Amino acid sequence: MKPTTPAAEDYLKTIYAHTEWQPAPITPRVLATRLGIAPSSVTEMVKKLAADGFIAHVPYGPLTLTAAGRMRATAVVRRHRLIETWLVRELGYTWDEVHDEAEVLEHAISDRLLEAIDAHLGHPAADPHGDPIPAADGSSVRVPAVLLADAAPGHAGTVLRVSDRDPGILRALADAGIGPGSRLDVVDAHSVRLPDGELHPLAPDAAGAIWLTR
Amino acid sequence: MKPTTPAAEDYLKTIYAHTEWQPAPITPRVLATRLGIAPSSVTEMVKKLAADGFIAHVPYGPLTLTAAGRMRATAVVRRHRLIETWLVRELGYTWDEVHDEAEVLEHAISDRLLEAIDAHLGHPAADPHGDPIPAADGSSVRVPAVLLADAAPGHAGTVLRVSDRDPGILRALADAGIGPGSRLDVVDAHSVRLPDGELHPLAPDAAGAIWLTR
DNA sequence: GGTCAGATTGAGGCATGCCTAAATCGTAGT
DNA sequence: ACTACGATTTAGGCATGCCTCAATCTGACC
Ligand SMILES: [Mn+2]
Ligand SMILES: [Mn+2]
Ligand SMILES: [Mn+2]
Ligand SMILES: [Mn+2]
Repeated sequence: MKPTTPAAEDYLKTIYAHTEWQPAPITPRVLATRLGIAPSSVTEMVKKLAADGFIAHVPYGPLTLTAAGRMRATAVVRRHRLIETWLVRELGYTWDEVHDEAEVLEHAISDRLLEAIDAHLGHPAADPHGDPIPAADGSSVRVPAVLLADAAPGHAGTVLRVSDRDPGILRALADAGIGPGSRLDVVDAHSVRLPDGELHPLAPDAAGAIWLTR
Repeated sequence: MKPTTPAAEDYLKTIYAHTEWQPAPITPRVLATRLGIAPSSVTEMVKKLAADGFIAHVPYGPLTLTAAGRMRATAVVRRHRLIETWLVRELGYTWDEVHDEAEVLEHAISDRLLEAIDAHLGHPAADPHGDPIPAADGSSVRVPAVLLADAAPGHAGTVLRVSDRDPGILRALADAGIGPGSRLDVVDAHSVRLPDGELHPLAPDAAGAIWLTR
């Protein structure tokens, strides 16, 4: 297929990420907001990406990835998450510090280096935030998950993933010892009970960032 | 100072590299050839770099770095060489495979990641080709060296560095077991004797890529 | 069915960094 | 001193990727 620029890769990745945990397709408006650019810039790039066969788009409609676009997107996501994992496991980064670095490096490393890092890390299945790392063929394991904010009071589960969007939330959770693998009992939408019996209050933002096993 | 783009960093690095082992300043023509671009493109970028205080240039004259330009250049060289060292020591790259990857990553990693890699590697003094890695303050240790092609017959020395410009030469030398630290007796401009007494012929290109202790 | 607010698209611009082709400069050789 | 010839610069263009502002579309509501 056509080669992709760093800018195009960020569009494809963001479109993909939007449907990774929620089903509804993304609109140009939301994509522009996520990328921090003007809606008209999205219109332009969408035209190119549609012409290149990476996205399907009817004017004034939502944006969906084609099979080729999904392949490119998962390739970028794979890079991003392997880089994050590498930074945390090998270089002393914490899980709230890795995102910006990965955002740049995901466009810079070669396939060769990507696979060398993957092998070096022992082919990890998930990144530091619990997000699954797609395989080289684009396949990805999806575990059914509930957002903590949507979980019924009394729900007991294991933290599967924490959204990496807000570093402040990540730091607060790390301080409380909460991360992927932690057991939690949901008391209500803004507090949880930890295995040691301690009641832990959650900011509304945090409850909207934590995904639990069903 | 002014921020620098990847393109500008490559200009500064290439100007710096030209005077690292030879004294004469670089001309626009040579810079264009090294960068693989048209001479007129150099004229334009030179204007910007001079306006930003990174290079000194009188029209129709050669190009020299200012103190600020030298600082930027050594910072990029430091990145490049630390990345090469990391690829070889940690990820199984050979010394002929690292250049292109480093050429891209040198513009992508943060200062934070750079210093983490440096610490992880134990603050190496030289890259896999024997090129000195400048310190974070821009200082660099320069060891007096002679190009093998210029060495007098009978000269005995240790390989200090091998130019990384031609991967073919690097592979051939690696096959012969020659690298930084190897002892060599210069027989003439195109053959050397190894410590085991074996006579080894050298392509003229190779003799122009190997630098020995004086 | 009409209105209108918000979403989307279009038009025109700007910065970066490259190009080719056409001046212009500087100097080495006569 | 002149004259080439190569090196350098200028002029004019192009692609990418963003912007602002204006036009157009869509769907929800009355
Ligand atoms: Mn990115
Ligand atoms: Mn992540
Ligand atoms: Mn480079
Ligand atoms: Mn090197």
